[in-house]
Amino acid sequence: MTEIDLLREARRQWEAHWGEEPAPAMTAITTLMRAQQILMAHLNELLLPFDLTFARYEALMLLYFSRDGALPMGKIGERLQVHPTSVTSLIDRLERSGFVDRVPHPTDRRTTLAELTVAGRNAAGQATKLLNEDRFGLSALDPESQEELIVLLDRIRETGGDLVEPNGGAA
Amino acid sequence: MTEIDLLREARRQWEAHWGEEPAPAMTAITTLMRAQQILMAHLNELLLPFDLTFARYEALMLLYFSRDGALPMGKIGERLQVHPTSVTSLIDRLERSGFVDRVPHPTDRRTTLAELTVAGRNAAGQATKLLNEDRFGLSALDPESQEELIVLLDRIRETGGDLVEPNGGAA
DNA sequence: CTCATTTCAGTTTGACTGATATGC
DNA sequence: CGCATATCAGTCGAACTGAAATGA
Repeated sequence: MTEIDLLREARRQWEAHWGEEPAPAMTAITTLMRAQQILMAHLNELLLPFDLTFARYEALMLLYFSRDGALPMGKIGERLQVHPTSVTSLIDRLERSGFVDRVPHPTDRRTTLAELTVAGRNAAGQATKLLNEDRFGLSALDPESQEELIVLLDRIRETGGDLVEPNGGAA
Repeated sequence: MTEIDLLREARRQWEAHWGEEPAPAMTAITTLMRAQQILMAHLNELLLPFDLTFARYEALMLLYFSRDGALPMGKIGERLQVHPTSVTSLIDRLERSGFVDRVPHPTDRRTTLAELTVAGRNAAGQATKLLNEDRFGLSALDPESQEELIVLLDRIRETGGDLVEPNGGAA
């Protein structure tokens, strides 16, 4: 019973009240917010049976891809670009699910490692299989469109200093 | 001192461990999340001097565009697609800033209207002027690219049932 | 000593559930 | 009566700040 597209409706309001100029940008922003929200909700729903959220899934896969299935807390924060205290609660939660253990670093006694358990490795594999079957919620976009989307979004990321210059950035 | 693009790095990991298939989708997702995060942070920073967040700015503009500068709480929730209790706290916050008043509905005594104050109307205008000068944080994208982005993101929104069929949807 | 690493305590914000008061 | 509207109380997760404990 969705009657009309609320974002198109809003765009018409912007054009009527503020002219053509800001409407595309404002529409792009609200569309981006909404798409992110829908996609995130979809992925979280898929991951629910595994007792995972997408954020925890990302951390799990980071460990999954690491050489020893273990990484220092700080390293996880760097890679995922999240605050140290967020890593603590993220790993707390994964530990509670039995997917990781905290183990001391062999040489540096300051740092603690988050180490994948067998259950964690299994969950990572099964969750990825499920997400892949669902094409990660992006079945509406063929791979080529996904690449186009990445290119466009990368330009926004550039604004935030997330990217080096494509050609010869400051090393 | 950003050394490399962490998302490209992650993509290589996906390709190395899971093959070509999931990598574009997973990259598109993380790029979407990150772009949203950067954009939101940027806009919130711009709006900080006005004691606004982007969410509150959206609500403010909704009232700004309405005929009488006033809307029922429920209507605001519908348009913004947020939960009723979120509207309560959103309007609480705008009221605290002096940008809206709660006034009783003239005929339906169940509903309360959020009504723009003079200060609210001024803030809406000035904030929009500022955002517009900043091209809403999207100066990295020309208007044409913004339209392309909207088209791609709309396909994701479709998945969430956010859109009617472009051609003759169920009326 | 400084600096790095992690955790803790507490704040803020958003999105939710369930219950409630009020009035159509 | 059933239903709509808004609010309240409480939960949960994420993201932060400031401070602390430990150790390189």
